[in-house]
Amino acid sequence: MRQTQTGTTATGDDGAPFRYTSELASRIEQRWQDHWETQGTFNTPNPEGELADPDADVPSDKFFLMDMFPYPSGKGLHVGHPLGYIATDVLGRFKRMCGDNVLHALSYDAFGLPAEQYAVQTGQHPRKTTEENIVNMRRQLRRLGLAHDDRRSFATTDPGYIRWTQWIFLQIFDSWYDTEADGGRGRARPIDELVKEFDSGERPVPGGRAWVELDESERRRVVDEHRLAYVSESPVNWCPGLGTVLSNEEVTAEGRSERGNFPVFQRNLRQWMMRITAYADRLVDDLDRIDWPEKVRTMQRNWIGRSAGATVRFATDAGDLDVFTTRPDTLFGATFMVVAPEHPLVDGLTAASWPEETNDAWSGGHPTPAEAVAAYRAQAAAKTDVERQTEGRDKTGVFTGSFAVNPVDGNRIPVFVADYVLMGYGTGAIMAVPGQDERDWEFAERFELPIVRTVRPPDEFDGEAYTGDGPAINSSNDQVSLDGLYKDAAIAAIVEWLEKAGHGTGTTTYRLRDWLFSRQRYWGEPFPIVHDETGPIAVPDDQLPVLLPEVPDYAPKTYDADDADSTPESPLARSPEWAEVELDLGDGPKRYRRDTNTMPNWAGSCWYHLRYLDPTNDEQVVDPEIERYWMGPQPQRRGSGPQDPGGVDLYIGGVEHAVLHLLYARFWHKVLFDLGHVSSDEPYYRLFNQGYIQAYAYADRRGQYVPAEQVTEAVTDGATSYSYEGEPVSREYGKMGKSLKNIVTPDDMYDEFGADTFRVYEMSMGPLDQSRPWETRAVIGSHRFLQRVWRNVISEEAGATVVSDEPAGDETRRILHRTIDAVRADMDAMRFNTAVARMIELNNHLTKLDTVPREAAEPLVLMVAPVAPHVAEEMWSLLGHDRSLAYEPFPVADPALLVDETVTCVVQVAGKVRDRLQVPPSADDDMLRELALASEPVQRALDGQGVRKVIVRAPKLVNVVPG
RNA sequence: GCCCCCGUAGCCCAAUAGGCAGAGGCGGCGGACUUAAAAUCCGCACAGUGUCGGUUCAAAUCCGACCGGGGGCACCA
Repeated sequence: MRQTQTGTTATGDDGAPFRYTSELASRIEQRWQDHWETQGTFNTPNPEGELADPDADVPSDKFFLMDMFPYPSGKGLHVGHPLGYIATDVLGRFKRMCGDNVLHALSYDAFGLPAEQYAVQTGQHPRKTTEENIVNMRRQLRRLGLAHDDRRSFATTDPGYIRWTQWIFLQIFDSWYDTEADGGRGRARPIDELVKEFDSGERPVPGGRAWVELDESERRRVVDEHRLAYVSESPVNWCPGLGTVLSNEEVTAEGRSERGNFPVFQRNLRQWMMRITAYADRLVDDLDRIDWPEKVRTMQRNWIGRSAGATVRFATDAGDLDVFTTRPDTLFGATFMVVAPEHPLVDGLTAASWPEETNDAWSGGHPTPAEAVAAYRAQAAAKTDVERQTEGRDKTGVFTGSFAVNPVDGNRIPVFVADYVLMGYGTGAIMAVPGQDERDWEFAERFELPIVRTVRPPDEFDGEAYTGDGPAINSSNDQVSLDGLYKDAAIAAIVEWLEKAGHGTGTTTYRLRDWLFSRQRYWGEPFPIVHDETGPIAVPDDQLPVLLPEVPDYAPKTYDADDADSTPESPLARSPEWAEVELDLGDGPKRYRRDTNTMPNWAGSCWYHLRYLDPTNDEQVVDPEIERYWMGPQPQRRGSGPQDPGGVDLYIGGVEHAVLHLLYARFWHKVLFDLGHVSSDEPYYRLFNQGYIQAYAYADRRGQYVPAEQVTEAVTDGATSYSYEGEPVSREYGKMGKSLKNIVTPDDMYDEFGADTFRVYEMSMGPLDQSRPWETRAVIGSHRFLQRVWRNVISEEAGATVVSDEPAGDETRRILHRTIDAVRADMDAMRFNTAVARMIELNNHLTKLDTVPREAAEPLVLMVAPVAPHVAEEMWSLLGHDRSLAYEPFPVADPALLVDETVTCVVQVAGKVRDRLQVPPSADDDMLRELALASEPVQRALDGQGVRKVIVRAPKLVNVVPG
């Protein structure tokens, strides 16, 4: 045994050689970790294929459990990181003991900016640093004792994985979205089928010409426009500080990059896009079929931003002006129109001179509309989107000098230019209905425009614009009357009229835009695409994966963060011998140019759930039989009904990926579902967001952070103060980080207490979905608990079991079974904090006994096992069992022992407790009423007052109401 | 500005379905053990549930307003 020098749990030389100290814990833990690994204890059988168990069928009950996988960051882990991994491990171990076939593994999201940036900092190849980081992270996590099937662990950077990421990309590239399929819901179909439909004439060729008349490159251009992955020249988010373009989801509301917080500019560039907008409806609708936190579903709904309404056409002298509105029922209240400063029709609308009606507010004091509009546009252009939003909401704008005709009543209404209308949403033009829209009301007041109410507000309404529902008023013409109709009926009526009269159509718009998929970075999956003079061509399947070239400099070309006019440059283009290839794609060897973009790091995380299922398959992305077993719909088991979309049984991770990873992954999965590669049409059936472990940090007078673990706390007159080396410091609450000098690592915890203690502590800190502060000094409580369990079962002197084989006493037995009952329910509901509390309670009871009966010790050990698996295995083994307890059935409570012989009945007078009675559980109302009224303390409390009423809730409560 | 979540002992947190405010842990205090300390063990104290009002026989729990903390959305037509 090693000698210890320091540590709060050091063992003295004087006896107790088998006390559960951090040293003993470490030895037990590492031994069991080796045992599990060599025995393959947590290897999970597949129903077939390479990972099937040839000697046994798979259990029909299965549980597929996933963590959001980590970036192998070079910074290492702090104690906050493993929280979710411990929780999933505890649940997985519990489910396994309940008989489920549990699939649980952990892989690494190893491409992407963090890995690359770390590599750039250290001046080494990203592959090298990434691999080193993975090794280190695996070591730190192995020491936690996670029950993972290591055969199923991979990194997104593995060539065997890249091969399938690229294959899925090509599936998307080789697909189009048939909006008419499946009764109008739409479905992705292979692009070949589109070509056949063009060829046969079944589907008209865009442009009106026949398919046979098109030459090869014309045909390719037509087809390319239908692909779900396509190249387009369009305004994109260019981030010079990162040297790459970004997707909308990676840009914050402030117009900066989510990673690195660099400025982002709109530039027209040729980039790869994914047609996620084709799936907008299904991505919204299917949120109702999955078990996700409402918060995340709301965030996705907001992001997709579906709104139903109508497009209405207004005639102007400059041509038709289309607007989108969600309230076509208020069309009779449209008293003016507004177009965005960037709207293409602005020039045409700008009149030669001011019409008679113009006042100073409308003209802004300019002599002509042209000058007024030019000045306003210049002013608007000088402002960034952020400034437009942050500079208050005072409505500004200017009259164009033109009028439009309201199609419902023929009224001439003025057209304004104003920046409160955004070019990027709807059509960039609105009909303004001040009576029913707050923004329009403000504008109307400012510019002295008429306001007509077309929805009758309630009598008590005293506000300005009324946006609620109510009967329509002032809304009729010769052909249609909405008057008296409420919103939904009025919308239906007016849309019908608009469509019949040719003035508009019912329309749905979305905020969601197509996903910008290419990046100009080195450390990502190359596109399996080559280009010729016409466009992109897929690299043949047998040539996958396309691996990264070695380049002289893999760092991205970055620019001054504010250099909006710079242009992205792909590091892969620096390797001409890689980028230029000769291939025979069917028409003889030809020279092609490889695509030099890389995929965003989201690509790898879009499908990793599938790789866990069938990690060694190099024939198929996943064996359909295996996918159906683990992820297929299972309405009976979940009780979720015929709408069950299938998917991972439980997926735990932070809420920060609510609209990035989780939206992208759903999209990819749906494409694979449409193409028939998977049987589930959602990837993650149940999602759970764990909270964060945060920490206090302390700063001295100069604002410098001081080492948090050396800060002392003093309470004087009820006020708490903190000091470091005698000097007062101030406390802040937030993240754990090196610069804040408040990092605590799992390794610190392993050394000081052992992994089991660390696990117990993290699980007992509070509910899993809540964020909470780390407190190292409180960890000792969890250590004491395990130490007491150990002492109840094992002799600290002899290291052998001390349990007795005598039957347990009645009280012990009742407490045991109540505990089992509660712990099972808590585990099932992931209330690990209360589960641990119940086990502590039971253990504290056992401590008071002269000897601990085996009848209680063994269930306790089994219940502790999911949370503290190593020490539980050790005790189980010392109790005389020669097999791991990993598959031992979780204890089941005997219902007979859950019923108490007597219960305490509380007797209240006017709601205040006055007496407690011991009664049989079967006591009825009459009996309890009599007992209560006969109670001496009750009579004293009544003090001669009469009894108005007696409320009895048998058998636990009687409330006597005096009066 | 709008929407969502959360406020319970000094601290982290419990409290089935409205029914005794306390399960568990940290810290504190007292004691045992020790030459002493640490560790360990035994015991004890501490809040009336952010504030105000309402519903109810009864409210931490339901309703309303406000205060404080966290998060999301933000001129989306």
